[in-house]
Amino acid sequence: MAEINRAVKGTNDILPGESSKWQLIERKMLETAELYGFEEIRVPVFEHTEVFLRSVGDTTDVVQKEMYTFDDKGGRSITLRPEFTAGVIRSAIEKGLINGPLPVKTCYVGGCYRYEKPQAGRLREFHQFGVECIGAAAPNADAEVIALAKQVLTTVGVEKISLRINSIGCPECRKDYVAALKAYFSSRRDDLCDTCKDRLERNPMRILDCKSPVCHEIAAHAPVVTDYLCRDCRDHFEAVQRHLRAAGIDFTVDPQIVRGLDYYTRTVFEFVSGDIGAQSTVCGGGRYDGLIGQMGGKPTPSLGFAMGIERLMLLLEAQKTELPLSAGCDLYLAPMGEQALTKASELCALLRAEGFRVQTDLCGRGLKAQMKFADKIAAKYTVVLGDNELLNGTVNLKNMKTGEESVCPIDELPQALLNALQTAALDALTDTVEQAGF
RNA sequence: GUGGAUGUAGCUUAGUUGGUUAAAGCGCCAGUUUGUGGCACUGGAGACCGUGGGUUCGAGUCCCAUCUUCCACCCCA
Repeated sequence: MAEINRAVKGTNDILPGESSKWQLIERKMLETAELYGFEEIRVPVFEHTEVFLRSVGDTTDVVQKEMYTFDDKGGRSITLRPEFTAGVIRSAIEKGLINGPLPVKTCYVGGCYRYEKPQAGRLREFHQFGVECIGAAAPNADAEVIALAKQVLTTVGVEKISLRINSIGCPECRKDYVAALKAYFSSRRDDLCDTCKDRLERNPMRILDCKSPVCHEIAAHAPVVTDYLCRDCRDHFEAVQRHLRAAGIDFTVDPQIVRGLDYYTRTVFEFVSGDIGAQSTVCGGGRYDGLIGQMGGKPTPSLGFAMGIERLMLLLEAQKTELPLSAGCDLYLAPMGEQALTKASELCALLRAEGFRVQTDLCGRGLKAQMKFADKIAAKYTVVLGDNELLNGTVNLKNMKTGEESVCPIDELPQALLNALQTAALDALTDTVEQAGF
């Protein structure tokens, strides 16, 4: 197929039939975040490349080989955001949010861009929902952010998901741990895979994450981070767990979790599902106490998480969670003839101004075809508008589910439609109540 | 970036050892006497068989390349 009508590799269209699902889910996410006091922030899709180098870390895979970077016409090096935290923090520093009342609680939804090889649950343009809690050092902040992630997942309809947490310590205690790790892995250096030999020098903690069976086996017996935490970090981690239990949140401590972005400190966590293939992490996050200082702001302990919306959709699909398919239509107006068509325009304008979802014929179809169409778009009611109706000044309001029709004067159509919709909604409600066996 | 699989109408697929105008179901459009959908019946539109080369008298069918999608590695949401 010609390039002109082919989407770019790794990108996806969200079509009219499915966009309502996205709207619903995004709305629920934002509403849930609101319960915890998080307010939406909207940051640019692109930033100066430096923003990501300094935050995500220039040794990470994300910046080393996955960024969409280009020079703009002014010679600036620009990068499409591979994640949100960097941009949100840049904004918080630049706009002085970190100088205002803390914590700043903010959340976001939008597209991210990474040049990766596409796979199930991994796209080049993908969407994230996430939150940042800026300027909160206390351990109950960690628990609150995790609780929010969990609540978002459940309100959106996720049934089976597990939470794993870990602490990777502060720069101080991590020094000791990394030294111990290096010593351990060096002793088994020859058995490690090639990439892990590399990692041994640059970032030995990542070896813990390696999926190769041999490395995995070696890592299983490696020194455990949590044994190397300093007093403060250990107290913090224990307090986080205490608060999670108090909030009734199940979790397992997994010392193997290491996040791939450099800015994390202390608490890291992920929500993982076994039902969506290899890309199983639906939500990941943690604390980044050093990041704001690193980016030139006043040192401000903070944390957050990000959720992959496509992966969430995959999960809901795997669970067969039902979501609304389309916007819906309250009334379909079927005009016959020129005069009726004009009258239909008048009525549509009137009804839509009242807030009804109204559609009419735009294709010049015959009556039968119009009724078929009304059925296809699942219109709740239809009204035929022909010479008779124009003459009498009355129409038949037809309930498409029951087939019942009721006469009403054209002038009273808005009121009649409102009544009909209300009784229909009430009937539907009693039906479900009866089915539920009450 | 590495490995494996895939690619025929909008969708799901059939297409025998390469042989004349590439099938079907669903969907779409239009009809089946008077102005009414869901069922049934009839008809119609719609595919340069992913793309580009090659082998051959002849290729959807064989070979090569390339792209896409999918699966795993890797990485991460």
